[in-house]
Amino acid sequence: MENKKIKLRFPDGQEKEYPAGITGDELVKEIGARLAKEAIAVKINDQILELNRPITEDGDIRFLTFADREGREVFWHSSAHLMAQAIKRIFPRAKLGIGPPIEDGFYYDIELDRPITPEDFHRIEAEMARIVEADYPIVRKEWPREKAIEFFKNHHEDLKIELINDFPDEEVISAYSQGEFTDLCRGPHVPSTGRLGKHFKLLSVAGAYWRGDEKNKMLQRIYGTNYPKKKMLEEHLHRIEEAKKRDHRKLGRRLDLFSIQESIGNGLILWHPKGARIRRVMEQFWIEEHYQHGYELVYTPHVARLDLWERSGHTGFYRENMFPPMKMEEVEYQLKPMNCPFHITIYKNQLRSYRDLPIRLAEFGTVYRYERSGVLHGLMRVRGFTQDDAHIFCTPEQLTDEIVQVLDLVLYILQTFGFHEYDIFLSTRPEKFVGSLENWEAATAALEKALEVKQLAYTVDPGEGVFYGPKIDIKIKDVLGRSWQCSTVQVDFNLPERFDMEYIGADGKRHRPIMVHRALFGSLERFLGVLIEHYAGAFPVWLAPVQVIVLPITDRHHDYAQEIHNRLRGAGVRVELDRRNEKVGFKIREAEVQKIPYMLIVGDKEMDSQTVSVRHKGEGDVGRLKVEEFEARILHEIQLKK
RNA sequence: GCCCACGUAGCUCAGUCGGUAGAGCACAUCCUUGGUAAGGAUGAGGUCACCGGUUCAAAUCCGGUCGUGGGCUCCA
Repeated sequence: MENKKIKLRFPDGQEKEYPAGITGDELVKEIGARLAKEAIAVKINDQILELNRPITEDGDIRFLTFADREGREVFWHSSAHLMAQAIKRIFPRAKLGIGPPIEDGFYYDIELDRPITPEDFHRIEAEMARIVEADYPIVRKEWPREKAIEFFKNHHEDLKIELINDFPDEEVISAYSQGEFTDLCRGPHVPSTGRLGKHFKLLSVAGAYWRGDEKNKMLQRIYGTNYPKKKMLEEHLHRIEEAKKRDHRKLGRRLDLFSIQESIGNGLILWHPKGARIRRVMEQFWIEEHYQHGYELVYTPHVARLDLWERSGHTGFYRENMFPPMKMEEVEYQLKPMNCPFHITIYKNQLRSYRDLPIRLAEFGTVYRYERSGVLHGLMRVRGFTQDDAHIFCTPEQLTDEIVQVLDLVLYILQTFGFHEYDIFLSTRPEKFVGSLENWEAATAALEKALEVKQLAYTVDPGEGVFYGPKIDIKIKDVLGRSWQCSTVQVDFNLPERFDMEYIGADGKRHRPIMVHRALFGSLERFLGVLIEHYAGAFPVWLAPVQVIVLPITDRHHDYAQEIHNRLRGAGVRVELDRRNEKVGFKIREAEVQKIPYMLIVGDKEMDSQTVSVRHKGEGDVGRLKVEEFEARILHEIQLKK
């Protein structure tokens, strides 16, 4: 073994020979001090190893740092252990669940007879700092199952034993020790606790079901994060602050866009005039585009007889999401959770020919769904919301092309609203499904084909489709890089079947159409919520609820200000006039706080020259313009949807 | 629904050990007519979320209900 050599290939293509059993640490030190300092783990072929583990095989080698996603995962995973060790020191009774890395940090689930509160965080953090200071080596152990079980039994780690018992027989059981602390873990980890540095912070504590199952007991999940550099931690905390500042619930109140009130009911939205303005602009734009793209708009009621929902299958598979039915004159009615049965019924109202297809029916359909109280969240998750819903009924041959057209429309609309980055998912057949395998395959192929035609990169989400068909979900990314599920395109061959939908084909025979459900905004409530956070409430001119505010300097300028106001309003601009008895500085401040894009200041000079002094939000004074010049300028911006 | 925390004026928040409430902003009235992010004075505004309990006495302690927040599960 000692004389054996291994051949390693580095990312730059260089190959070198080393004695077998050399550790990552030894190797990286040869490469350079800087990389040695930053290295977190080493990746050989597809396996990630600790830096102190001997390397025994040939292959591609790469050192992982915090810049690599996998490197961060190791770093945060070790940080979770660090926190667990500190918690065990302070609360020896605590039992450990699992503690994985997540998107930007880590958590650990623990069972403890006393709630952990944010006040405990400082104590835990201080203990973590001591453990880092001690720089314990992190040592991997591989144990036979019995030994592992015995060890965790002795340490009263019942949850760990439960995990071990569920491991497949052939699984190698490994544990990692640092100082007095040992945790069941697959690894890998950083070589010692000192490598984790001191730029960590515990962020929050929340309940979480053991193994994610609500039938199990609830554990306490403590979230934290850790960065190799102080500046990175600060940036992360700053991002959290920034997100708080953009919170649509706060901005919604401050800008008087909407409210949710106890007296109305939770999860139900009141759109105030300014929020309604934005929503109306969205709707008008959407309606125009849909007529342009061959859709027909319809209106359908908010309730329907329960029978309809029985036929559609909703009372079976969707009941737990529906409001309870109500009875009137011996007939039961149901508040609608979806719009599809109505659109189908319109389709079925006459015999359709293949020549009529595709038929595209669209509607702002307001639906009501029962959501458990704990999941409600501002505009993002509500009980009554309006979908920009449409159903396309087409022949199998038309399917791909219809989906391509939907994708075109989705991307165009999202881009218009300022979203240029997306994550696209193709969700395939779930375990519980209806319909034939051929149908599923054909539908999935049509979705794939459409994505190929559009050259869109996507991720397959296996088994995440709806029970009636596969779907494409488009998640938009906002300015802070957070992603939001809005648009969805779903193929459905279940409902056409259930409703016995037909069209007469060229062969004179009856055929079954395919149905596509699609929503671009998804829900107007959620989309507007995302929009508020994306723009931090400072909407572009075309969307701003108030586009212009006229600010007269004294009373004697009121008539002139009124004239400008009337003129702009006549031209279709959303304009307000601030006639209050306040200094102009005060009025400007208020307009800035309200995030109004344009302020027109009018005093003697403007009155004499028939001009306005234009101040743009954020930019400050941009000089004087003739009234007609300003009007042309803002109308142009609105037209360009800027 | 579950775990934890929270609920005081329209908004943001003080309120110590249990002794029936306070600020700033907003609002109203008056003064001020001021040129690019807060002029001044005065005033009004509260069943301390709701229901019950303990107590001579509850915003404060206890229980329940409703709501909100952070999560879990689920989702547009």
